[in-house]
Amino acid sequence: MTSKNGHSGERKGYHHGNLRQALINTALLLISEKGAAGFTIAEAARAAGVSPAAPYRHFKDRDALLADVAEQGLGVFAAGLSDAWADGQPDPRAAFQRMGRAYLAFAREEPSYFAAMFESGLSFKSYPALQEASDRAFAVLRDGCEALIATLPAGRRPPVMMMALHIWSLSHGIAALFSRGDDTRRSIPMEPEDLLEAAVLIYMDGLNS
Amino acid sequence: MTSKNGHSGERKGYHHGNLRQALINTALLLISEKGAAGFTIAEAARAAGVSPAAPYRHFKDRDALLADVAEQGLGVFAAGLSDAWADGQPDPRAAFQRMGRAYLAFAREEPSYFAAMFESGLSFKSYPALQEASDRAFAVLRDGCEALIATLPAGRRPPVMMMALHIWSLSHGIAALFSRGDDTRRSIPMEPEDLLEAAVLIYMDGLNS
DNA sequence: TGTACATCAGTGAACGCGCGTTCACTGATGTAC
DNA sequence: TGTACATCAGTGAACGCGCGTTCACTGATGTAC
Repeated sequence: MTSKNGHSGERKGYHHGNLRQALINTALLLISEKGAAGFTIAEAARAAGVSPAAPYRHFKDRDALLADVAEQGLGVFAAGLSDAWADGQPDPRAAFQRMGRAYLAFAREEPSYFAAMFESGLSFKSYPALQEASDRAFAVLRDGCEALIATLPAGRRPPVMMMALHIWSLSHGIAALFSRGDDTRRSIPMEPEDLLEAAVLIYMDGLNS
Repeated sequence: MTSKNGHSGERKGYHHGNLRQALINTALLLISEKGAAGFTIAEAARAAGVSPAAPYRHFKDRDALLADVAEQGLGVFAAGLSDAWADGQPDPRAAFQRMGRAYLAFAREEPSYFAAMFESGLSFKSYPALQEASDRAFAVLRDGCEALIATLPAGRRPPVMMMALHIWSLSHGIAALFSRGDDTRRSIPMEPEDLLEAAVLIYMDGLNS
């Protein structure tokens, strides 16, 4: 688990200093150990070295904490995609491929975030901030598609939204089925990255034909 | 929830008659009401009108029950795909499209099965029967791809495994993100079925170019 | 610079609750003869 | 056809446990003057 701050476990005194983030980090650990289902506020509090009542200063309930984990995960995810895209340098196709790899890398390296974001059963209606964070991540992918489409001959440009949803679905399917970094990954006789790259190449050829 | 047998709730006397299946049906209901996380053996027993100890005659623990739900779901899923494929009649392309729609329909109409199968965190290592059931479902899709590939000109035939994994990933991504029949579905400005069909057409064009 | 005060972010004890699981048991069913 | 017996599939009471949540509280921190 990557540590986002320097004091996950330490206590300085009566006040924790950064309990909110420490609880989120602890939740990630617990999720990676026993799945999103087997995570409780009480255990998170214990692991953070704090009384069972303390988390309620920061989160309304278990789902609210989980939603914050998911929201933060979506932020990390969007940043990862954005870094990989790197403004489309040196050229949109190379950058686009990097972004695809970043999607799969996220599922592999941050399975707890991934589960909280996509498989925890939190609804967008109850947590609108999740919807917004999800939209921001999608926008990165969408912008990449837009730049890539601009390189196509004028008569062969698909609607941006359609292409973005296609690429998202494809990446997400591969990530969720074959690239996730936990025990529920299905094994296949090739690298997920190669599988995705081949699919995108074929898809782009299809647009061009 | 579709009722697979005629006596989900009824009791005939001291012996239930079909408690095993009744518990599975109850689990599906509970999952659809509160997500895969919020399902307990005790509540399933209560809903089935049976003492809390009774389920232990049929299932080792909660995960074993959930694994049976997932396994049965994979069977229903495979049958749905197989029915839609219908031996490739009247022609492979039409049949293949039906199969894609069947994938999305399953996610929409059986969200509890879907969650148990793909998002419950059960590992294939612990439940090898799940792996086998999953393989059987995949084989249906794979056979469809094989028949479709046979209609392509000799020089343009992709490896079956690769194409099957591409189609699976694409279908699964769309199903999981946009077609699932619960609150965690993301809304998009088009029908998931149309999105999938367009993607497959573009992909097939890409193979042919 | 010091002091009073408000606010923040914890404590720790307590509670009710439902879950998982075990136990000796018992009613119902099937079968050998 | 009847009877004895084995087995199956339930009961229901009990237990220990950990969770969620509340409560009055208190130590630490920030700020107005």
